[in-house]
Amino acid sequence: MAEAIWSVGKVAKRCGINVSTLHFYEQQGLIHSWRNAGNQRRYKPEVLRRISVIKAAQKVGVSLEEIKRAFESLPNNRTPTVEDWQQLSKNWQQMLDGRIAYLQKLRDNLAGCIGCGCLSMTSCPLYNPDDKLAELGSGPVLLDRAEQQAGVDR
Amino acid sequence: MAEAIWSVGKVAKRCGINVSTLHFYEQQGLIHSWRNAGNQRRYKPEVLRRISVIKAAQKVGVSLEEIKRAFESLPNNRTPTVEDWQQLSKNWQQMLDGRIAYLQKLRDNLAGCIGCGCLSMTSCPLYNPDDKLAELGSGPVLLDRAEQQAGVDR
DNA sequence: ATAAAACCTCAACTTCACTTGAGGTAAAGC
DNA sequence: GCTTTACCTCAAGTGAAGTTGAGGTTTTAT
Repeated sequence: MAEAIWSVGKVAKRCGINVSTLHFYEQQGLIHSWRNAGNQRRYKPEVLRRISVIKAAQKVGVSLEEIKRAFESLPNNRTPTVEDWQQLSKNWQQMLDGRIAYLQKLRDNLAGCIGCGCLSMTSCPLYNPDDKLAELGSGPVLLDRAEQQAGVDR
Repeated sequence: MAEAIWSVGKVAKRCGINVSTLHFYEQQGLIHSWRNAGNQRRYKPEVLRRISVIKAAQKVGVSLEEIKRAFESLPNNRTPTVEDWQQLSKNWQQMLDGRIAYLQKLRDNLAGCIGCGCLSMTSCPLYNPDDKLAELGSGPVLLDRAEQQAGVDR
């Protein structure tokens, strides 16, 4: 059966990250721990889910700052419930949909623009930042902003 | 008609970046210029395409180092031809396809995993980095590597 | 009981991708 | 012709996301 209490080393090994990274994440307020009698960190299994989410988010270009804000919707006085994580998941999906749409447009643009060889300064959308590429928004989208843009009901 | 020779300021304004960024990119070997009689930088219109590609690549999490390597397939003794850009574009599309697939799996995973509320340490793919999520590769994919993985013919 | 492994703090260092500033030259506009 | 704007170099600074190291304590294994 899965243990109910974890040490830094165990968490680090399980997640494939350094102990120092766990210290760093804690210092940044992304994860939480309590201390045992000998001042060593102890974690609830919940921390593994948080770290999984952090790593997944980073892969799609979300900053720790934004992840932290997303986590602020989670309760810090009690262990997050299924509903808590579902709400976070829902917000994330909107963001991911946006990112996917961006990449698809970018891919098509490359095919149709670089690939076409037009190299026309006046009509090529790659040359003109206010055209197709620009209207997709500027890169890694804030969770909050993605939410706002989609007009999410709370 | 479009000008054939550009100054730093014009390029910067056109691309929506700082002059200092152009200096930096040049220092990093991402773009090239020649100097006029008064030692000021002059650019071919080609530089706009390079910068567009740099910005697009960064949005999807590609580092300058990787972009530089991708650019190394472009000729530096002559202005890149349509074919040169097409080759680069082809490599990119493979990379983008990979990124898109990653995001789609991540989205579905969030729906089916965080959303489901299973919170099971032993069966949840989010908790187990060697499962579904991990097999997607580790984040921003090298252009070269994306190529290799896809078994691109040269 | 003791040695090895794991943990602690705190400060400093690293890499990436730029930005800022000082001190000076060149080009453009009136 | 002069002044404003644009440009030059070089060095140092910034912020994000950690990593490394020193010096010391706690836990675990034998």
